[in-house]
Amino acid sequence: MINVLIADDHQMFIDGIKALLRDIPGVKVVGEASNGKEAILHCNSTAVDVVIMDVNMPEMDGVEATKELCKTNKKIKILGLSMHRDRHFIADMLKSGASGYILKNTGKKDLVDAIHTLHSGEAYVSEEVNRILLSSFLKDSAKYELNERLSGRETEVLESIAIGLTTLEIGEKLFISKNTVETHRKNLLYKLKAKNTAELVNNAYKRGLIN
Amino acid sequence: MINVLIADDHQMFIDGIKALLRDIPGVKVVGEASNGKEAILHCNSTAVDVVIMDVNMPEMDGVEATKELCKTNKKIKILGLSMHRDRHFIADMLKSGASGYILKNTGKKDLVDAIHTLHSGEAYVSEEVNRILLSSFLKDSAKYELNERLSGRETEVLESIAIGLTTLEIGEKLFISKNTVETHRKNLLYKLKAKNTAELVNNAYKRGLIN
DNA sequence: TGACAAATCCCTATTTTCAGGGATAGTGAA
DNA sequence: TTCACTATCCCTGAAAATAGGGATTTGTCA
Repeated sequence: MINVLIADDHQMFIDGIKALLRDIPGVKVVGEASNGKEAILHCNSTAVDVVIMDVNMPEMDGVEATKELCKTNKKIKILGLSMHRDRHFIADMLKSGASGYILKNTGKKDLVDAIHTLHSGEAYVSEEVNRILLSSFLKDSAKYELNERLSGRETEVLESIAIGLTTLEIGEKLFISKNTVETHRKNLLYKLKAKNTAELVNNAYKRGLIN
Repeated sequence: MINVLIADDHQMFIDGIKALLRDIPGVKVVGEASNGKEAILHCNSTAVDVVIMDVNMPEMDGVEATKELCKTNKKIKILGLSMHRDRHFIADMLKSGASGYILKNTGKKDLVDAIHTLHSGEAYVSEEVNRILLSSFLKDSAKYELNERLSGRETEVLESIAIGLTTLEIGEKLFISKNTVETHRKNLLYKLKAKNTAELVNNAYKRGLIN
């Protein structure tokens, strides 16, 4: 029997998946969580084999929760799950220790396959995820991948930009000079491949850097 | 027997809801659709009593599909569904002819209640949706409601802004002068209560005006 | 028909962003 | 001990956005 935990911030999705998995012999949903913290708590108190982990969640997101779980509990397998076909989500989850990844636009069969494959010790990604990863590797390698990740300060600046603060205001807020903010801005534009502020915020959303 | 059609662009969500409703006596899922157009086609060829309609879908969204369905088929009841607790979605769907609305963060019970209530001819909104509508009515009335809704042209401009086009480029793209785009921009800033472009894109995302 | 909303166009002046250079100091890894 | 990365600071000039006015046309709906 494979014990499964579902972590997603939409109760209806959890209820749906629970109903869906009830028909699958050998699979049992033993718990649910609406954010990363709850998922970790559950895994520490209950025996869980596979966690179906949504990437975007409040409180603590799927990436952080995956890191934490893989550190403390080596046996638990984590299956990443998201709506967006963004390679950064996928890469982050897999690098954090997830053994599989599927998209919400794939169907029941993929989910069931993934659970079984993960439990057998192998990795699983759905076809479309595989294509995304492949084209990502062909385009630019790990070197760039690291470059694209934002530093803590850059994230702070990005969030400030999104709520409508100007460069000067951000400088005042973060106790740094206008010039420094400008540099961060330039680096953000470069890293998120944006031409201007509008595209920057747009791309940040698409990559899940802002909620 | 209540014949239900599910329209959502995430197959896994559809599969989940299908599994969930299989246990409910008197309810039968007779079809599924991944966008508004498919939903309409289905309703024209199959006998459908209740449509579970996601608001955000590609091709044709839930609001448009609802308008269309209510025009051609008066007997079909539509249950709006979305992730975001944004009153504009709710208002749009209900004004377009939907008889109910629930959020994806509510559970199985609400969904089943809603289907039964709608089929009996009554309207249904989940508790949280009710709160949102109430506080919306208390704050500002229908007058403002209309003002805040974007016109078709404004939506086009908004989308162009989000992909990083400048005012001049948008003008060229839409075959209108720079000045006109500037006016649309101003109105967008006012309607979405944003101070600048960054906040504009941010707020547009929060309201689900961009995907 | 007359009010109203939407879509179009125009202007000036100020503020902000963007592109393009450049520089220093600390930290941690190879 | 370099090398890479982060964070900080600086400058200029051009481009773009924003605030503040104003105006006309078209279509809809009461």
